[in-house]
Amino acid sequence: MGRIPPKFFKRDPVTCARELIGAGFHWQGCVGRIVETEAYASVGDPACHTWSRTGAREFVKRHQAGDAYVYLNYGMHWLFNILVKGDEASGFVLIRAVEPVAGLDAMRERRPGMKNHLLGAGPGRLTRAFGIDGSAHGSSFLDQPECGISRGKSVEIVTGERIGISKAADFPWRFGDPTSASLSRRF
DNA sequence: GCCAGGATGTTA
DNA sequence: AACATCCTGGCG
Repeated sequence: MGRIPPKFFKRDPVTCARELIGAGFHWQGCVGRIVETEAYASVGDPACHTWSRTGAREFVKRHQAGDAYVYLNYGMHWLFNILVKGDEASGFVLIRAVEPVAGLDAMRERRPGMKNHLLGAGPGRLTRAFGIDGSAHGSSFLDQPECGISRGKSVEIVTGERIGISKAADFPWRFGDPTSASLSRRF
């Protein structure tokens, strides 16, 4: 299974988000199978940070496709995004859920008592299980030896409305593997 | 099982 | 003041 290069993210956010379902997410010894993502677009998407945050627009300008965009949400959850920067469009893919594949011991150590299938079942949960925080912000993680994304088997992919937002809540830019037990919510 | 409420920090 | 969330406790 090949590694996904930064070039993968030189397209549009919706395509990238959809194609990441089933891929492997690798982070310092932990591996998860991506089962849920969302797309956010730099232009025309009121739910994207670039809509209202100057810092997010700066980030898109200064960073490369495939770099990590990590931020703290609701004062307590780190959310992990990947910068998408194509010629025609740019934005982010939010990794919303993964199924734990390897490094389960390390994950359980960070989440004592949590059921295995829930360790990555949500954008805040997965960063906690994988030990991801703000120090990953801006990193070119695809190029790091211990981190990155690998191609997976193709699976059935369903589409839905993005979760937890108030603006542009009707954009069907949530993607997932409906058979997974590790979704943040049912489709 | 469902729902209400609270924790908590950064942005603008 | 809003926010790309999660957990707990109350109630059935």
